[in-house]
Amino acid sequence: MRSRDGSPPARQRALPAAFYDRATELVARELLGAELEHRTARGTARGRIVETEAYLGPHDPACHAVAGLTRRTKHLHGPPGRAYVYFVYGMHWCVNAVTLEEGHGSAVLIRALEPLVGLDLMRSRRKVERDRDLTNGPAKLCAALGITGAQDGARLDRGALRILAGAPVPDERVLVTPRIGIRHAVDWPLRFVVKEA
DNA sequence: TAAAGGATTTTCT
DNA sequence: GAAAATCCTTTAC
Repeated sequence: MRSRDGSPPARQRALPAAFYDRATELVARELLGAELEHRTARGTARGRIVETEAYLGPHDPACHAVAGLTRRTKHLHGPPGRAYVYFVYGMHWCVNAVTLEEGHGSAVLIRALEPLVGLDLMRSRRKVERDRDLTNGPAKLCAALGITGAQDGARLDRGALRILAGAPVPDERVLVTPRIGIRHAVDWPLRFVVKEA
């Protein structure tokens, strides 16, 4: 399906870099409903973003920017709209979308997707019994989409790893809570989840 | 259904 | 040398 001028339909267009140059909590909220897509030689995999977490910068005790500018956090401090992909617990990758101006060190962690495209490819990358377990965690979705450190620093508005605009999620469908699963917990409402239908 | 513990290696102190 | 923005399995109730 294409519009008259030949451009792709709006809901398949990549979000522009300017989308990410705003308050990190707002970007985290508005990324719900957008679609994360990774195109590789093995094919395309895409999912709808249904859970995010905001990491605000060096003043946020749980944000990797507290370490300052290091080799690991180089792209976290990069310009808005880049991927920050990091390795944790000796075996897992997690992907973030960098927010705000270069040097700030803030980002949104993508915590969960609803699988949309490339289900067979996801199943081949993750051996799970139920499809609902393919992408319901930040490291699971990276495995399902084939995201690794090779994508660290990639532009999200063009290229193989992109975030596409999707159907907006109304407020009544969004649950807002503090972040989970981290050592330096704070009470701030920085986690955004699309409630199940 | 929930809680606990192990896997495994990069990163920074 | 310690901790880590996790996942999976096992164990307990």
